[in-house]
Amino acid sequence: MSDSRIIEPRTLKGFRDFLPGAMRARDWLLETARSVLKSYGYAPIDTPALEYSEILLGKGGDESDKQLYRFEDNGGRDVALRFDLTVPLARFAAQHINELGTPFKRYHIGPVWRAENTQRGRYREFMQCDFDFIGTESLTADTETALVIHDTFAALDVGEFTIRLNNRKVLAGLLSELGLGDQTATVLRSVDKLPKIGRERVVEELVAAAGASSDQAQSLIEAVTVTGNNDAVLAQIVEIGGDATAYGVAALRAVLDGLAAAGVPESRVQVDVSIARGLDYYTGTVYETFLDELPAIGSVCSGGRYDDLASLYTKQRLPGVGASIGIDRLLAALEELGKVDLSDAGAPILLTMFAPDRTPEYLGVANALRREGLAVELYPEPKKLGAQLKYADRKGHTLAIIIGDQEWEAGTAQIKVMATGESETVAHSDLAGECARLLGNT
RNA sequence: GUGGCCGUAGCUCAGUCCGGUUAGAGCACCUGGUUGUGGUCCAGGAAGUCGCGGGUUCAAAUCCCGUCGGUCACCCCA
Repeated sequence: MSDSRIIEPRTLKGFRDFLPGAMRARDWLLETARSVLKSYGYAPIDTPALEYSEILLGKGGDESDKQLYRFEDNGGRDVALRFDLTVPLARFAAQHINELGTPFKRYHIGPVWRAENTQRGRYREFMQCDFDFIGTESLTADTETALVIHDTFAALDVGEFTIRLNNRKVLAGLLSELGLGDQTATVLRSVDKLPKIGRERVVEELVAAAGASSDQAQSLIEAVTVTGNNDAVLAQIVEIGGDATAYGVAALRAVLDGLAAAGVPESRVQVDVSIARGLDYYTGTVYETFLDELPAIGSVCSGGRYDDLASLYTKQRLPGVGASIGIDRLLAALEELGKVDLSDAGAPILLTMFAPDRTPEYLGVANALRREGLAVELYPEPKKLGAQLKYADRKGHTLAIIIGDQEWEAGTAQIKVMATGESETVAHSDLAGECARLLGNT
């Protein structure tokens, strides 16, 4: 093939390659989330990337239909790539809930696809980590959902973060009290923009789009922007919204009490009545999570309670509560905050190769160390020692082991600590123990 | 989907407005100085279809159109 026929290597808009550094960061993030979820008893599941289009269509409104990657497969079936993990869960639950039993809590980590325009931290293929607790209306599940969010972000060491809590019923109560009940969706969409465009423009939008009077709009904004600690906020809501908000307020209070009892610092949880969420299907508690150091990137974990997940696919009623960690958005945030080490960090030990005809023996030494639980990389060819050490340096190996003819004859090995440049010589029988000791110390 | 800005070596960028000798720099990379010891230093080297395609011109990285990719805003959302 001539040079002119080389195909330009490229990836689709919004689709990305993951180099080792980014992949390690993602693995670490997912491992952390997984271990928290397991500690709460969430079970792992997976579903196909591709579903019949009818399963996915019309579930998130017109917008998500437009964002579907949809096509006809080779068998003439109308299929589409999943755009979230919630709709597949609904289908999954309708199909299998009888064998699983309720209540059922599962987590699901996998890629989803949306054919929308890209932006920083927003891609067309991205990873979600969803966890849901279905088949129970108990507020304990709402509380545990918030606890999982809290424990995960605490374990991730992302600096301070705030879980913003609301309850759709509080909003609904306020709206009906103010006579805006029939405009719920429009109103919520405007209210959701509060932090972005400010109260003046939200008021304008409410008047223009939702047909609210200026007074109604002002009262609403006042109600959703009450400040103070959580108790004060709830008290003021009751004052403004009256009985209409009583249930929602009580639910929020129950969740807050549960979180406090579990030892969650109050500074990390904030009732925020302006959190409405884009999706319409939430009916109770709503969660959004922001990194205090990087609020602009948006919510890195969102979710809420829904009355009925799977009514489209089964007659069995399945209420539930769950949330979704935006893995890629979180990774973008962590990278921006300098909290992920993108450098290579593979096996801590590099075994250099020196004497050309001893390859089998090098392989033997490497494997003996691995059997002792040590991660070892064997340099694949007897290149100049300097080059091998340079490689060890660049790849971040902690120790380099050097065994040349002299060492083979003496039955010893030289261990070099890369950070200090110091080295020591030990017998082969002591090699694993000494490496372990040195790694423990560094 | 709509609009603004951007796209030059692996990376960060200069050069583009006012077209004109072999398109530059820093970092990274490779080789040697050091035939068994990395990070520093010195010397040398390799590396660019100027995103891609078309047009204008004697001449295009530079001007025009289209397209792909990135980014920001709207929208929506993780």
